[in-house]
Amino acid sequence: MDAATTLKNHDLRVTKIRLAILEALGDGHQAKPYGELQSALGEFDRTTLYRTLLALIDKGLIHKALEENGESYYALCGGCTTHAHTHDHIHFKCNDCGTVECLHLSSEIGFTLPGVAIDSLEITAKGTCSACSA
Amino acid sequence: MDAATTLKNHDLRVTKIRLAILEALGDGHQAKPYGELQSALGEFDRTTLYRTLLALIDKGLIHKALEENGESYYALCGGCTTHAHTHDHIHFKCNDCGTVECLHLSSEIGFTLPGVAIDSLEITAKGTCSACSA
DNA sequence: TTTATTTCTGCAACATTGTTGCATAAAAGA
DNA sequence: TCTTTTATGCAACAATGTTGCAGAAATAAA
Repeated sequence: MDAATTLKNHDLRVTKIRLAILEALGDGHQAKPYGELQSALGEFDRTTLYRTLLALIDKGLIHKALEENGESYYALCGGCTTHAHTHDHIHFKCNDCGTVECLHLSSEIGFTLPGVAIDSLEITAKGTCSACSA
Repeated sequence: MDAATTLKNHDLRVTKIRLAILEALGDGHQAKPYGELQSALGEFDRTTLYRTLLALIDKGLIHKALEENGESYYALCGGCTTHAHTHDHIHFKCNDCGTVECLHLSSEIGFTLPGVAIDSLEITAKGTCSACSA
């Protein structure tokens, strides 16, 4: 499915910056920091970029993968809808090359905490990716 | 052990703002956002606050618990040293009252990811705390 | 207690991320 | 093509976080 159709399916108009963001986020399992997106999308206004990212998050097309050093990382969603983000993956950041990937877990992570009700879980692992350890 | 002694043990001079930060972070299992610290420590310069937080992190007295909406949360460390932060707890944020707590896990969380070497793990759970669900 | 040294603090200036209001431009439907 | 709705760009703003530098405070030594 092409990007334009994806946008329409998620109740979003097809515009230049939206197509450009989807293209910049690439094949989907890698999260890009805001700064990198801004560089890649230099022709667009910064404000528009922010608002577009919010719109794409709102409609379930992308998600904020992590926040680090005051910078947010964004990545494409898998099967999220307009109404609910459901992520069964964790985020892995390589300390060497800095890439952030969305990785699926083979087994579920489940644990309980005394007295609290857990709604959502965010897990960020850091280490060395396969490319950098080779 | 009082705060002044704690500072000395961690190779830090005893100053007003350092004592004030340690006091503001209270009993240690709760993380405070930067904004709250700034309000509580209004008599001190913002720059000094930032630099002091960095110094306390560097010497293993406090840690950055999480980063959310461009704001960092800080909490006292348990048994960290000048040279290594070792945290075996997760961070829990209550969606109702907004408090962030450092909670210890009864059982270890362990999993592997294909091809990558994991060095550290950050887990943030969100939900409803015991006080808010009562 | 006084002095000397080292470190910390406060101020000014700055960079970056992120937000809001408003007029104009572009997209979608008729 | 025309109309309506939504998106974009601009200006202005707020907040977090950083850096350089001079003066102040904390520690160590005399």
